Amino acid sequence: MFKSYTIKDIAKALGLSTSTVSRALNGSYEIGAETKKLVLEYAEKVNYRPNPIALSLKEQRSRSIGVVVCEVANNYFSQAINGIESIAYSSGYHVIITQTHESAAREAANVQHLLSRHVDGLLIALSAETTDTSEFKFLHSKGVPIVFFDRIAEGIDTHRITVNNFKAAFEATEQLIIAGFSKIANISSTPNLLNTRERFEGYRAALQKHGLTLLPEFVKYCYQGGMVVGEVEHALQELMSLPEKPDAIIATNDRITTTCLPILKKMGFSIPSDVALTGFTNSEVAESFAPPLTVVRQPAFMMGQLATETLIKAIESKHPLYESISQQFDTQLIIRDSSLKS
Amino acid sequence: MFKSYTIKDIAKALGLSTSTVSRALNGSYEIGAETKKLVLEYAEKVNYRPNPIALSLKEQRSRSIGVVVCEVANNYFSQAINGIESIAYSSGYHVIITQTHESAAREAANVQHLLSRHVDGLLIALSAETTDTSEFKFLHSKGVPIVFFDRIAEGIDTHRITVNNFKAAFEATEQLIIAGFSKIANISSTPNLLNTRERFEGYRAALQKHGLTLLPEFVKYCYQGGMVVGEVEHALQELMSLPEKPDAIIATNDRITTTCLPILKKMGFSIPSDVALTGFTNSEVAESFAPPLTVVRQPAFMMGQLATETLIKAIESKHPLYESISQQFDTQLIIRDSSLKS
DNA sequence: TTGAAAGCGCTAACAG
DNA sequence: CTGTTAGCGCTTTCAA
Repeated sequence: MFKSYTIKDIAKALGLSTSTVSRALNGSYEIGAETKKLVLEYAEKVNYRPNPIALSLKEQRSRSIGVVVCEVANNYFSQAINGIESIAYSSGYHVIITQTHESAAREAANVQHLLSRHVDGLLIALSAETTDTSEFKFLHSKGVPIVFFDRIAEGIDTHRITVNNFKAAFEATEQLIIAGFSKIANISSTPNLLNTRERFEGYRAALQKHGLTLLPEFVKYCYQGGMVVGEVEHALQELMSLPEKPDAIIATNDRITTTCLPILKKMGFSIPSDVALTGFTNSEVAESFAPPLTVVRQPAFMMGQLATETLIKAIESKHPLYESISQQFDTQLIIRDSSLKS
Repeated sequence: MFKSYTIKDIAKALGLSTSTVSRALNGSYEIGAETKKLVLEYAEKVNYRPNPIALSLKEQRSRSIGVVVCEVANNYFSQAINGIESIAYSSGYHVIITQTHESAAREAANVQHLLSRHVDGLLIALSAETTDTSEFKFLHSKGVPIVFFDRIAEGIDTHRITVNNFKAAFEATEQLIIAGFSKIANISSTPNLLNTRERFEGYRAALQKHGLTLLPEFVKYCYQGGMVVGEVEHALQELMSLPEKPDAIIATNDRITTTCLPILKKMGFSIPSDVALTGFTNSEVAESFAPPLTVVRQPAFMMGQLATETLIKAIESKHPLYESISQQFDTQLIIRDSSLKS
């Protein structure tokens, strides 16, 4: 298919050597102005594009970055990828996206795949199933540039882009309390993930500040991060068949939040009169829900951008960046009817 | 960073030539069982991975496919990408995703970028702004494998994966009519896109079948595909300030549909009593809307899968596939409150 | 200022 | 059965 011009073609056409053409194209100083102009004009004419594969082989870099997320079809991640793509593109990098579907095995395979593709760096949000991060530790120690975002690998001193999860959950929980709810349940992704635990701590702290006791039966985990609807359904069933039902629920991840609402309604509860609901989600349409949903929104696009900037900086610095960059964004709590006493 | 083992390393370590190692690794028949075992074991031990960049250079193919869509953060496309990724991954291809943000210039740049990256084929859903498809025609004539999905380039005999847009819009419109609405407006993406026009024709045909006249002032286009909220807002404002307002609206693309609902509510209209709403969207949460939204849903995941299978088949067939494959899926009309007389 | 040659990792035609 | 060699496209010493 579609053979493009090579340096050799140009050299032949112009009766020069490939090295001369190469130098002309790269604006080397050791080149005659005459020759240079000749080459550039011809290259322009035939629409010459250097072969990035050959360049990669030569330079031992691929100008591509690998992205590992659970799913693209997720409000948070699709927005983050949008940010990643915007920066990568304008910096001349390609983005190779892989999905784990929350499987640790798939994650490991993806990382291997990307590495074997010689990506120059990795942008990772851990899968829900991941507990063993030794491979990442190993790669990091070998100097592979890695930036974690949203879902961080603990115990590794890498760059990390996150939000203030504690504060986010604290504020959301406190808002429920202030609105008059006192029996607040927490439904989360797996506690494997640091962000789940941090959000849980925020929840706990808000209860404590307001003198509410944390009931263990009010804390539910979805070990597959809400990818499987049945998991969320099960958690909600348990919660809502308690002798002492919660009067409010806080859901701490995107997928879980958007599935909680229809399930609760299907179970016959009305929101917020039977049970209030607040959730972490980047859904653009939470306002259109019945009832309009109170959400914790993360600056996904900016997080994707910053993660990528950080990664590219790490890739392009000749000397590995020994100090890791950690950047924490604030979230936005958007209060709507679902978390207000009706 | 992270130097991996090469064939040369293995050859040196084992005192063989690189070609012998290569043959052993590739299971060539002309190789001693002894040597082969030796090489394979050693390769296994040091976790040898062939360098795909070198392979690409050699084979003149990159084992990657380029995807061009308007935005990842779009229900339909993120689901389609999910399907694309699933097939590509299991066939050993990488997926490089680019976004046009509905700009024709950006689209052209992306295609160039992907081509210069020597992707083996292209999966494309046109941008809303695209009118000139001569570049695609050119590429196609040069034998570049291309599959269009959802948003097709007309006048090029390429593979295309679509839905039956006419039927989808016809059914959705007819449902509104049967439900008792008679002043039905149509709000679409740009008529540049074939699918917009086909959906419009379905709308028109349904009106005609039921003896309703099509009012030109009831047909609105969003030339940026609904990416800009103001555009949708403007269309709705014009529609709803007509002396004779529509009593129902059909929105024929994902982005437009999900923005119509909050805008209409903000304008003070209640749905469906003031105006009914039906829309094309793959949103997972349309059921949770207030009111639950009637939608036309496309089999996005399957479309992504089939588009990718088709593309890979085209890439891997030695002789170009002269007959183009066109596959048309049916959509699903999910009727909810938003399109029923209250 | 330009050219020849080597090398990035790999495969394959050609010898032996 | 195995080794030598050339070449994919490009950059970069080293010579001239």
